[in-house]
Amino acid sequence: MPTDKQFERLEQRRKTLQKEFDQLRARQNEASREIARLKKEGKSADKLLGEMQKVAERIKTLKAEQQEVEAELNTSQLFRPNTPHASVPKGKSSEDNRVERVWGEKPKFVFQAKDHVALGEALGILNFERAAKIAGARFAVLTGAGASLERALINFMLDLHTKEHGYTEVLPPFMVNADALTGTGQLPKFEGDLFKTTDGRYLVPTAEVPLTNLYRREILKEEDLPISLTAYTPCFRSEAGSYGKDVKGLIRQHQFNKVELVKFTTPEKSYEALEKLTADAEKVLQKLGLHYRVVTLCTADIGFAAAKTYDLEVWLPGQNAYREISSCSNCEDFQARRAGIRFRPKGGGPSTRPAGRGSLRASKPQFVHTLNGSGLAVGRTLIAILEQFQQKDGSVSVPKALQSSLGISKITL
RNA sequence: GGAGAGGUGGCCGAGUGGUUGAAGGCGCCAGUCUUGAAAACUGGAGUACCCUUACGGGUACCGUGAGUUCGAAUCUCACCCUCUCCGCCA
Repeated sequence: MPTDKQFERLEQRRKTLQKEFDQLRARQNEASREIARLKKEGKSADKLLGEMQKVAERIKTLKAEQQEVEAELNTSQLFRPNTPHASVPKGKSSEDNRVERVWGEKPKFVFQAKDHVALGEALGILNFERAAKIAGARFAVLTGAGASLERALINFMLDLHTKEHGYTEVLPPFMVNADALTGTGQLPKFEGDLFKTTDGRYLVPTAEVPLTNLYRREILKEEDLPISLTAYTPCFRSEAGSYGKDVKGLIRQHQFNKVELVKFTTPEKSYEALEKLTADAEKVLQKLGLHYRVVTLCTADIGFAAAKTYDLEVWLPGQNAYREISSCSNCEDFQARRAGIRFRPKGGGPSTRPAGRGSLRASKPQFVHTLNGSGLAVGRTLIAILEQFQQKDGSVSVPKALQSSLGISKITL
């Protein structure tokens, strides 16, 4: 990967090449007109033609060089991670993440708390062996109340975000092309984390990819911002390199359900929007009555595309630990640059050229800021419900918010 | 899977290898007129990069990429996408 200095040098080289290229093309365009004129007048253009042949050759080599430099510049850009925001704590590991707040309390059990695997298997709503039989490791089968609960959670989250938080529901394709994944930052660096189809497409690792890329190569109107979208999709991850990590249970699967939140804002409003988006995700946990905490990821733990990330960590009694259930990030213009998502500032924005007589010039397009967050990871929400709401007899009480849609108040044998 | 048609500016739509960034229409913006509005008229209006303090100038872009040519929206090839018909299918 090139250093800043190498990058500078490449950029300088690109400019030099373009300067010569542009000059020669100007000369060529001029000569072309001249040749056309001479021919029309019935005069010979042989001399010019001869000269231009050489110019054409030079232009060809220049173009090739230019493309080479641009390709180099381009890839070096694509592998460069986002720069963390000033408020992001510096750190060496997830130990250095900063706890922002805690909601609710750890449930106290007068009995030995079980984990969701024991609970779910005993209740007959979770099965990993049969999943392995039909798909392999890191898959699960939900049955009966387990399947209904998963479905109820999806609906609950979507309803909350659309009806109370103002998001527009989207149902995107579950497969995307390489351009989309490059736009959000999964490609080219993290190809190994993805499932690729035989025709060169990829299964979505998160709805962030199709949602954010909805406006790829578009110039939006400032009046239309902010845009808030939510979508349910399954998410597919190869989990390469996570061998031996979270091998048991629903925590880490090749396929899981998630309701995602995505926002497009102006640069001025994006940090405000991050707080709001995070609060929207938290609201799901609050309504369900699940104890959790919010942490700010430190520089060591933050993702490739994010400038700042809040993780929501739900309490899992079965693991005696807080585990990530949502990750809410402001990517600033990182993804917008890659995906070419811009907006045209209304009125007083900086203009390309001065206003002509009697008419206002449109202001120059700027990159939007993009945000995304889980609202929430459905499978992990199900884990939290099983573990936090387990009863001594092995049954699980259903959160009030889900009782009417699920039609039961308790999951029993 | 088979057969065919097509991809041009915000939209519709013309386009002969040579002032075509691209006719015309619609829409849009500003102005004139009007008490106001409409109509009419006049003017403006794409994106990116490079040079310039600025004024301004240059280059590229007609689905994408390559080729032919002094010169390509226009010719050739490959790919992508859209549409129609047939077959198959939830």
